[in-house]
Amino acid sequence: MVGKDKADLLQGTLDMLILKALSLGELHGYGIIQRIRQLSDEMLNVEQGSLYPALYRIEQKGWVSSKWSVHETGRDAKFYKLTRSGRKQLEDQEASWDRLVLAVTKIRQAT
Amino acid sequence: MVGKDKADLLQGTLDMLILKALSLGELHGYGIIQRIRQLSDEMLNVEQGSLYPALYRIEQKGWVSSKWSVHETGRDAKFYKLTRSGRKQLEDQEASWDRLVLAVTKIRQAT
DNA sequence: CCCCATACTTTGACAATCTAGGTATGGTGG
DNA sequence: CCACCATACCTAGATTGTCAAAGTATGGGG
Repeated sequence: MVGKDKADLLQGTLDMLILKALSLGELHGYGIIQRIRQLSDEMLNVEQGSLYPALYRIEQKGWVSSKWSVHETGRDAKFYKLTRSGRKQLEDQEASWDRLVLAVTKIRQAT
Repeated sequence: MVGKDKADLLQGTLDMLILKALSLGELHGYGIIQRIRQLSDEMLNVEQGSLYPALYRIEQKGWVSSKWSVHETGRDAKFYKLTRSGRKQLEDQEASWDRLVLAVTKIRQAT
């Protein structure tokens, strides 16, 4: 990932982004990548090699469920959906993120 | 690290915090931990097992320099100081951090 | 004199991401 | 019609950063 003006993903943020992307509606893997890129104004580009293992991990934890369907383009794709526990997880991760950002902000404000 | 209301450090943030701590003045390892904890209002607690390897890494990269001195408490301690390139690095990492926070914010604002 | 906080180091485990490959298919341009 | 590209998924291996848990040593307070 990355490149000039692209931001590196920090370890631990990907799950939150995936869950958030799915909170906007069911989607397949490849689409999640596109949605994240688009919503971040091209600043974040998730690699496939990062996404698919992450999706597997997240499904194992029960935060998403998946099913194969035919995409509108006529191709098969595996659609992921947030579960109730995934929605809860998203809230938790967002809260953690906020706490971290707050803490870092405090430190950066120090003179 | 962590505990109830403590925030987890995300991989990649520690360097920035160390550099920032040192930008406020020369300090030894143990003191860096305390400074970070204090500045973050106890939200961030860096483990020794995280800090010392990080300091070593950072020194190898030339972002800090170190020298043994006698601390005011009468004990020996290794004092670290930001180098010019470390100061530059701090700026870069802060800019990356800002970009990431911005990108994540955009995504989280999506409806 | 014992313990605690300070101060530094090292080891091994672990988790997440990235690089770099691989497969397959539908649509499009030449 | 066929080559190619974008879509769509998967996996292996390497790398990296952090953490847990240990160890050593010392100054000061009770």
